[in-house]
Amino acid sequence: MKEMYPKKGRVILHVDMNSFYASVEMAYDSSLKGKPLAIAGNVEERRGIIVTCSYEARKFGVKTTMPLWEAKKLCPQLIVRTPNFNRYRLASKAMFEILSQYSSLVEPVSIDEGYIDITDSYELGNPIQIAESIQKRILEELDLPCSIGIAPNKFLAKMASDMKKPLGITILRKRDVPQILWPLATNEMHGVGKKSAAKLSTIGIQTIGELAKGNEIQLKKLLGINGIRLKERANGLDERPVDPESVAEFKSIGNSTTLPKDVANQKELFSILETLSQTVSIRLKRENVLAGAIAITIRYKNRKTITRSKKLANPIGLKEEIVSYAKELFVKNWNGNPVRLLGITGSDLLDHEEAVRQLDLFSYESEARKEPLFKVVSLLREKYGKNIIDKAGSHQVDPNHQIGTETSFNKDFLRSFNEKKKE
DNA sequence: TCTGGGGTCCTAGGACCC
DNA sequence: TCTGGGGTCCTAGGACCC
Repeated sequence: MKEMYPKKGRVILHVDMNSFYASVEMAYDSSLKGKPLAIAGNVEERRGIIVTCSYEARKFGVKTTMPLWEAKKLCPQLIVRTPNFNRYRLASKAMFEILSQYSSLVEPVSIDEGYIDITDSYELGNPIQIAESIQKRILEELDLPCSIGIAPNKFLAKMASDMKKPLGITILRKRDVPQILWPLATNEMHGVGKKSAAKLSTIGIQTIGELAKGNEIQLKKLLGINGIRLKERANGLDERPVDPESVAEFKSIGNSTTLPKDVANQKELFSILETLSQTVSIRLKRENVLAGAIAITIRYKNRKTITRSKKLANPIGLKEEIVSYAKELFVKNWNGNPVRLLGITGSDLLDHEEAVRQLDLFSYESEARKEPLFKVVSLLREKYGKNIIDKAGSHQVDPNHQIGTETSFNKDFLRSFNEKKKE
């Protein structure tokens, strides 16, 4: 397996858009340029937080995830806008379109960053020239700044793109790792958060250099398989290929909401579950998938959060189906205390056509053999609602369904993008 | 007066089967 | 009368990232 991927000589770029949402807003409205700008959800609610902010705002100490009221205290003249996800998706699409002109190996990681393998793109120039060209085009054509890391693998490219912002281009060679990466604290590493950094420090590891020389048995005990991986990365090793298909499909689709104030009234909570189910149903349909499992999330006043899930005998997608399982899980597991957040997630996603085929198999071959047909029908109706029979009989999906829900990521685009690549 | 919403991946324990 | 070892599936929770 390993031999399939080149062991050396790869050239990987990591392109990272700088304060993406804020930059897009500035591109749309140039009067915002040079000003402290923040993008925040729930602007009128007390629970709004900063999603992104401009570099001018950062000078005041404003940071991502900071509560809005705190940001305003630090920077009273802060301009606050709500997110326009359609704009961001469009800008993202345009950005990846540009990247795809430099290599067929483009792996989007999120709405605003991606990897490109330019090993075979030498006819377009050397790696620095290619990076400069990409950065220039994104800036001139889209009015958006980005930082680019150049390295022999994904991990180093990611670390490199982070080093100069905004509008930086940074090369990180393997031989530079001891000098550049090793002095940094472990939590500066992609993949090491607060918890892992704290655990590492209990065995005397504070820096990436110390991690690079760490004892593998100790690391494995402390962080599991991830401990071994992190040590490899700390040594500048990372064989993962740039995979254009890696994010083509969702593994789960969910919707959650923090309530404006805590709610202990079951009726009210039920109506929120209705809304969440509706959103999840619409998004499942948009992706043309059904959920084989449903989970709910309940966060209480004290931020204690539980998730409860259930595998389903047959995949579902309709709002009514989702809401009934969600309510069932909710009444079974709610302790009656005030609720701060509610969420519903569909997982074990199955392609719709595939799901229908399996349902056919189930109803005709398995059940029908055992039971008189009329009983099967009523059994299925009882279990899944009266629509189930129609659904099993026809393979219809509404192709005109248009959705404007605000997922942070444009998988539709990625799919068409990848299909185009194959041609 | 605190801490959103969208995800992915990994781990661990229990049930169950052979 | 007490009891191995492996494997898979399901569920819950945690860590991390953008």
